[in-house]
This record gives sequence, structure tokens and C-alpha cells, in this order.
Amino acid sequence: MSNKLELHSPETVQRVLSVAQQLGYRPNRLARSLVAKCTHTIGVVMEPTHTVFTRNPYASAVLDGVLECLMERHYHLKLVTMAEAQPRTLWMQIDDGSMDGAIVICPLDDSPLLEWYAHTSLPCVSVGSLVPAERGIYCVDSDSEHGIRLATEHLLELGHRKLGFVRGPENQFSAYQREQAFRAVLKTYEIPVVEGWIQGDGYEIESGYHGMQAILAQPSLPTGVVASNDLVAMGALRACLDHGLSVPEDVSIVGYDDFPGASVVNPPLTTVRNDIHGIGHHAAEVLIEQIETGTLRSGVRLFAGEMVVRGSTAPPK
Amino acid sequence: MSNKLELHSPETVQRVLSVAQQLGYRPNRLARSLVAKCTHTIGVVMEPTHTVFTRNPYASAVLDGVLECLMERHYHLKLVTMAEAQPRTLWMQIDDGSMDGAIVICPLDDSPLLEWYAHTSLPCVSVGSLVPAERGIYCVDSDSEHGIRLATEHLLELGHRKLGFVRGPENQFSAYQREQAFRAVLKTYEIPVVEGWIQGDGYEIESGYHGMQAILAQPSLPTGVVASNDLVAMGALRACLDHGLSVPEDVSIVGYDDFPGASVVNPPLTTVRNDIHGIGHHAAEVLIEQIETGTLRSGVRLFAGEMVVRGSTAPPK
DNA sequence: ATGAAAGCGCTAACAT
DNA sequence: ATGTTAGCGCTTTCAT
Repeated sequence: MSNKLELHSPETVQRVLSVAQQLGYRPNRLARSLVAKCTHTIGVVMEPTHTVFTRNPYASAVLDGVLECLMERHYHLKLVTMAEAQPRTLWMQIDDGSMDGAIVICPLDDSPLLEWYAHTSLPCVSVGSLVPAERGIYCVDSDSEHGIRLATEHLLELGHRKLGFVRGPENQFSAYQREQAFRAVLKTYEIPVVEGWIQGDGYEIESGYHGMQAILAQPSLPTGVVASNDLVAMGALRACLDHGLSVPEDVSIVGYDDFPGASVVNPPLTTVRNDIHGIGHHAAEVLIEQIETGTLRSGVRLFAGEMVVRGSTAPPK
Repeated sequence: MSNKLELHSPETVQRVLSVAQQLGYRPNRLARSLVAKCTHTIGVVMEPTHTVFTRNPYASAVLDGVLECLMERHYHLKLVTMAEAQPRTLWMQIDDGSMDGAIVICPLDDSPLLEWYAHTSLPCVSVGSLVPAERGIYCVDSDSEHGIRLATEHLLELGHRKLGFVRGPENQFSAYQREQAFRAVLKTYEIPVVEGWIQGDGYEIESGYHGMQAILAQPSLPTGVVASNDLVAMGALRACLDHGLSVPEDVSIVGYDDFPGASVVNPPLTTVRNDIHGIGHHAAEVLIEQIETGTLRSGVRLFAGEMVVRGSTAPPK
């Protein structure tokens, strides 16, 4: 039977449709996908440590962007979380014909996903982590080098010369990049790097809190601190307040990402705005392009952030 | 061929498995599901207005809870967003054999999903909105009546007698419930309800901001305000500060839900903690139970919240 | 124990 | 234009 609706009279189409509905007929997507060898579904894959959206505004924003794109393109989304991080189990969940491609959010440096990618022909794009080029994965992320430079130079311009940095997690390449970017800027401006002022190990509020505490335990203190993201900055902010220090009077803090909430803390965070939503959207777009053209694509796309000056920075006393 | 692994020697199993891997064989979940008539996948369905996780900590927390449960039970998750809110299109996305059941997050009062539910035999549970009993849907939510009573009585105990309320969205049943709960408490304590002090229309920061602005425009002001959730409370807080009022000195604010961020604003929010993660987990559990036993279940499960006193409330001056 | 065949619900390519 | 059939990749049943 021809299924081109235009070939039949509108009444017929309507009658068929209504009878179909009365009978409770629902086309089965599985069967359709099975024969089409195409599911119109993409997977969003997350590390186990990241799969807490309430604590992960980055992943939430990426997901929002991805969803927006999928809605436009009429694609569906499967959310995959690496339960036990059993590589085999994980791969089976992705490479089982249930999706046409995958977006991996912030794969860790030693993620089993990267190994998997060598054995599959599924299109895949990485968001939030740059993956070594030889893997051939297309990567989308914020431009850490540019953004952290913006943040650091902002403090420099205010007159700060004693600068600290609160790091992200050790096993996340982006965290390494951001720290390196910070060090590079100091080098450019011939500002000495004080190792004791570079602390922290995580992208969460708590890590920021503890990192800042470690800085505050040093014999002398920096007057300005760059945080590896806004959550870290919020933690650092709280640590300062708890330590009896005023922000920005005693110490200036710059965040990174401009998460929602950055403007609602007190003082509102000076930070670098990154279009994470746009990053997610772009990732989905490139993935779908790969799926529909049938051509794998590698490369890196960096989104440049912009400075948002709010209340957590001021000239040093 | 028998596929019971125990019947074969471990070496054989190992050999077969490794050969299978070398050949790049991946079992196809679609084909398997097609014959099994069971996908081991559940859908999480969201209203178009809600599908912005960055702005919706409630949905994020539910999703976290659902994911946790699914990981334990080895179920998969499909995220469905109602693009154009075209009922037909939406139902097709859910009732197309691609999932064994669905969790609907905060369906609006007039959601097309409710109508759909009359025509399907798919198990379904509603989270965050109580659906009329005759629909036969199992509903999970926080106990608004209990929680809002807690919040209101907290202000009452501090000595407040002039109380306001910042409402949620009009088309969300939970918002109606919360407002009614507030009114009921005032009635119980024979406190007059000042209609001008009941403002707002939304669960977002902005709505809280504007709602509070409307209250602050009244000829006389309340000394304490209950917000319909924490986002609204944050908006109300900002409105007070912008209006030159101190919190909690001039006006006390109580939130609802204890979203992450409630403790990080300044002053940290006094609020009612709701185990939204647990709500999501429970919803998934009940859904899977329905799927596996093949019996639809209706009913309501309310999670009682608890008071968390922080810095946004104090006795009236 | 082992292998062949039927069929899940659909689409595409075929024959009428 | 209409109807028939083969087959997507798997599981289950049935025959050997």
C-alpha cells in the first residue's frame, strides 16, 4: 500500500486515521527502526560521578541544549549512565542498535568510553572534555585558555598581583587545562606562581570550600583568586566568609561558567559566561550531521566565553 | 542453541565471548525487545515549559532519583519532551513500543497526557502533580499541605502575624494546593488573609521577584512571607534587597523544597526540605513494579518534608 | 543435545 | 494501483 498521504483524498486519510485510533493502533517504533537500521535516537552518556544533575549545572545545561536541538530535528534521546562503570556493560548499552550516535558529557581522562570508541562505528561527540585527536572524536567545549585568561586578566587589571587558583578534579582534562591557562597568564605577566595558593580538587562547592580553606591556611594570602568553575567559586566564597574575610574587600573571587545561581549568591559572582546551552546544541547538531551524512567527523570546537563583572571582585586594599 | 551459560564450560564461554568481540558482534536490543514485547526502558516525560533543567531543580532532582533506581534495576531511560505539545505527536512518542512505562514530571492541569492515559494500557506515574483519582494514575509528590503548614507555623512561632504568600503557576495543581494550604493555616490560627499579600505566578526566580515586588507595592507590608518554592523565595529575597529591605530583619522569608543553592544564597534560606530525589526514586520503583507485575496501580504517595531553619527568618521587629 | 523454522511489527521490493 | 512477500535480528518453539 502506498503511504503517501497526498495521493488519497483528505476524507479517506481522515477516516483511516480515526479508525486506526479507535482500534488503538500505534505504530511500533522498534519494528520500524529494526528494518530502517536507524532509530532516530541519540544517546547522552555520562560518567557515574557526573550523573547527579542537581549537583551538575554543566551537565544540565548541556542536556538542555541537546534537547532543544533534538526537538528541532525530531530526534529522541536516551540517557545512559555508567552504572558500575563496567566497560563491557556500558558499551552494550550504547552499541546495541538502540541509538544512532552518542554524546558523551565530560568523559574522564581514563574513561572506558574512549577505548570503546576504537571498536565502534557509531558517531560520537565529546562535550566538556577534549579527547586526544588520534581518537577521532569531535569535541566541543568552552575555550578554557581564553576564559581563564579573561578571568585572570580581570584581576590583574584591578591591580591584584597576589593571585591564587582553585582547581578542578585531577582526572578531568578541562581542569588541567584551566590550571595551565592560569599559570600561563601569570607567566606572561611575570607574576610569580605561589604553589600554596593553587589548591583544590573538584568541580563541586565542597571542593571549592576545602580548596580555599587550604589557601587560607597558608602563611600569606592572595588578594585575588580564580576558581575553576562557579560551584568552586561559591565554595571558596563561603570559605572566605566563614574565615571572617570579606569578599571582595579582603579577597576577590572570579568564577567560571556563569551557572544559574552565580548571580544570586551574595555578593553576586564575577565570572566568565560560557554558553553551555549552545555547546550542547552544537554537539547535537554535529552529531546528527554525522549520522545523516554517514561521515564521521573529528575536530575541536571551542566556544569563547565573556567576562561578566558582578560583585565578587574589587581592587585590592 | 541453548544460551544458558552455566551449561557450558567456562573456557567455551570465554572463547565464544572473545570471538564475538573480535567479530564486533553486538546484540541488537531493538530486535530483542521486539520479540520480547518488553524494552526494559522507561520514559520520563516533561512538559515543554519544564524542559529546562538548568532552571528546574525539581525536575533535575526527580531525574536523579529515577536514574538511581533505574541503575539498580537495570532499566534504561528515554527522555521525552513535548516539543510542540501536539497531543498526537506526543502520544506517538510514548506509546510506540519504545518504552514499558512512563513517568510524567509535573503534568499541567490541562496536560494532553492525561487524556492520552485513557487510551493506553501503559503503566504511568505522575510526579509533582496530583492527578484526579478517576484517571487511575499513581501520583507521587511532596506533602504540600504538611510542608506549607510547617513553613507558615514557623513564622507564626517567631511571632509574625502579618503574613504573605508568593504563589506558583496558575496551571499547576501543586501551586494551587500550596496556596490553599497557606490559607488554611491562617484560618486555623484566625489570622486575617490579606489578598494583596498573596501575589506571584510561577515557580521561577523571576516570578518570585515580581510577586514580591507586587507585595511590596501594597500600602502596608507583611513581616513574613512564605514562598511556594525556593526559587520563588530567592526571587523574593532579591526583590526585598533591591527594595532596600533587610532579610530577615525587615521581612522573613521561608522557602519550600530546599533546592541546592538554598543554603548558598545570602542569607541562607530557611525552608522546608523535601526529598525530591527520593520521590523520583519511589516513582521509578512503583512504575517498574507495575511493569513487571503487569498490574496497573493507582493511588497517591505523599512525602512529608521537614523544616530547615537557616538565616532568612527571624522574629518581627 | 542440536539444528530448523516461525514470527515479533514493520518497510521495501517485488509481482500482479 | 493493488496485493504479496521477503527480511530486519533476535527468541522461542518445534522437529530432528
